[in-house]
Amino acid sequence: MLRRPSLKDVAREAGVSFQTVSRVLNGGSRVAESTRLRVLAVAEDLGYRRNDNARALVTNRSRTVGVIADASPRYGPVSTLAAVEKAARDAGYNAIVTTMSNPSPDDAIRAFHEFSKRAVEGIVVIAPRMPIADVIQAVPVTVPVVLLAPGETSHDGFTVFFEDQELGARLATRHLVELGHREIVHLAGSQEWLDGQVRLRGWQAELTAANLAAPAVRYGDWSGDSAYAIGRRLLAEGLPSAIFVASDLMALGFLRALYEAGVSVPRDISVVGFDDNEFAPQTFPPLTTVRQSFGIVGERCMEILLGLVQGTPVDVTPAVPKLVIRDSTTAAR
Amino acid sequence: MLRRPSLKDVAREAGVSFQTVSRVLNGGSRVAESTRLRVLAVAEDLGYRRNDNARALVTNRSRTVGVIADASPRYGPVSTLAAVEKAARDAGYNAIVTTMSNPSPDDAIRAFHEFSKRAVEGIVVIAPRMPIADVIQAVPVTVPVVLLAPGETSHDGFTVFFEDQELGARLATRHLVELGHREIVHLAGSQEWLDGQVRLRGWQAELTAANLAAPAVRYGDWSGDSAYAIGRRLLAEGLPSAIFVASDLMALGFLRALYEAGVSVPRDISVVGFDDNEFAPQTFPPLTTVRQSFGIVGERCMEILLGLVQGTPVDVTPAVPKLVIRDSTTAAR
DNA sequence: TCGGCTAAGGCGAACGTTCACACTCTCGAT
DNA sequence: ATCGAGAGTGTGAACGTTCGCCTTAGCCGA
Repeated sequence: MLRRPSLKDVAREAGVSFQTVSRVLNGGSRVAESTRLRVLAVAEDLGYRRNDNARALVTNRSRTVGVIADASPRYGPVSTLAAVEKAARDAGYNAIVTTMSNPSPDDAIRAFHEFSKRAVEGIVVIAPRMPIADVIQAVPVTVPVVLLAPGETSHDGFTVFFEDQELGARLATRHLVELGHREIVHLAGSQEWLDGQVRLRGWQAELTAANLAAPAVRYGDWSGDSAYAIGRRLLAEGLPSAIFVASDLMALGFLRALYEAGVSVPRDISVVGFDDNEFAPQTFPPLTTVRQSFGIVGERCMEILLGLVQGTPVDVTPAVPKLVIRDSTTAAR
Repeated sequence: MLRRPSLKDVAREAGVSFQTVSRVLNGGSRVAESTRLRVLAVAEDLGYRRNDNARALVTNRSRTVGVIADASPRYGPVSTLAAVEKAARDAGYNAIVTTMSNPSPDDAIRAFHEFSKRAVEGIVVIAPRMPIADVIQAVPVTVPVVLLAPGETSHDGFTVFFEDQELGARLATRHLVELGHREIVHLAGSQEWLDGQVRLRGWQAELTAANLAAPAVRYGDWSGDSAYAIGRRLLAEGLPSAIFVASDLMALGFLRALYEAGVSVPRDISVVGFDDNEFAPQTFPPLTTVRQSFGIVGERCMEILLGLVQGTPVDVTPAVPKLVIRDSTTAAR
């Protein structure tokens, strides 16, 4: 295996010392223009590329961030991941990504250790599930950590940032209230996920604000099948006039139960989802839902992290989701 | 900022040379048990963690792979990414991930350069879109590259591996043929994506094998809306008895057009999708579709890459997708 | 003539590892 | 007693950078 050219190789070829090459390639301070050009030409010619590992060793700055993502293929987390990576790249950082298939403390600790060995300068945790905050607290970590976890609060060890899903849930519920619905059921997501808890809370809060009683919560587990089953049960028990479902996928499963029974949406019942998945406009009828701005979340997340790295003040006010009104909701009869 | 403890710190604390510490932490060959334990205790105590960058520098092995992923949030690529990362991790590698929002040559070259600076030992490119192979060929690259791109062929510079989506398309089509359908339309995905081309090809091939004429292809762009529009057109022109849609999302859009028109599936028309997205079981009726085994693809992809790194022979026969029969297909009248 | 300034570039050390050796014991065998 | 083997441990160099400091040459002014 051929060794890649190093500074010294370039230096030899250009007839200068390797420090001069370093100078040319970095700041370029105090180098004769002719030398500069020659060095650059040689570097280009040899296909020289800096060894970032060596650089990290001596500068003690790896220009690397670690990202821990939930391996669940749910739409939201995945989009966030892509956005975070892009933001990191734009800031001149590389992202080392690792996934947690189930959010076990061990997995998280393993990830932190690995990142530590790579000398990352900061860590982003995309952790929509339960008790990640406690875990992080348990690992002594020496770099800034940004936790993307709805409803958590910042601690000494880490900064929390999130999209205001509680607000999202309130927007969804408010929309139904404003359409005149009085009985608004919530089909909740798994309460092991923070998203699930927060969306439930938002629904409750908005009902309270509207002086409406909260019907019994139906608990699903994010799966379409769980929502389908609940749909069947509700059909048997009698449908409410409106329902706020904690995710689009669950909404779809719920709709399936309705189709089967010949119930018409939104004539017989109004349905609101959450996520604005790619398929939400394609359901029948197209689904009214809540859109999170993952791109913005990713960007701001990196902004916050780099702010922490550089010690500049950061703004962690939550990102704001938006209600997307399509055809699955209508005024109460 | 406090420096992290190094081998030397541990050595000093344990009263041995840093060399001995290194031995303990690596192979552990020929170290007195008492020393071993003492060193381990001290290391644990100090929270020592190896600096992988320094290690990479001297061993010339970074234990790092680079992954280039298409930033499109399509289900398939995303699942593949997660699987690749997990396989890399299991093999003791870290994954540096970067995404390409649009598969421009510049983006790819940038990614290769960045990886080169990080001294990755291998690169995985998850590139379902068009001409990535040419791009890679243009960049002089010194490490093994595995290209996850259906229908490409291996070159000097890189090894191609993929799931046999053409076979998948044939399975889907064959299923319809076996149900007695004679007029099987294909609603194709964007032909700028290799997946789109390959699925189209599989449909054609199977029709030919069955001695059936191929009706005019309808071209969509992966979006549900494009499929919806095509659905409306087909409704106007007269529906075929069966249709093979190039993706589940498009199938959903197509179904929407049918619902609107009051057409019943599968009674009036059989529909097969592709991908087995998470929502496929939740459509109404649940969608017959083709499932790709992303997990296996990811694993084998890493296997191949590491095989190339270590110079052991690799098996690149394509992974095999599976037909998942649900309720959107039935025998021809 | 000399001192001093500046621009250009070289020298050596350091970062935290691993690797190839070399050294020092303690045995048991000769 | 001497030798050799092997277990246990230390030494020095190297990896490719950056950084602080030093050297050299050229120039200007006194």
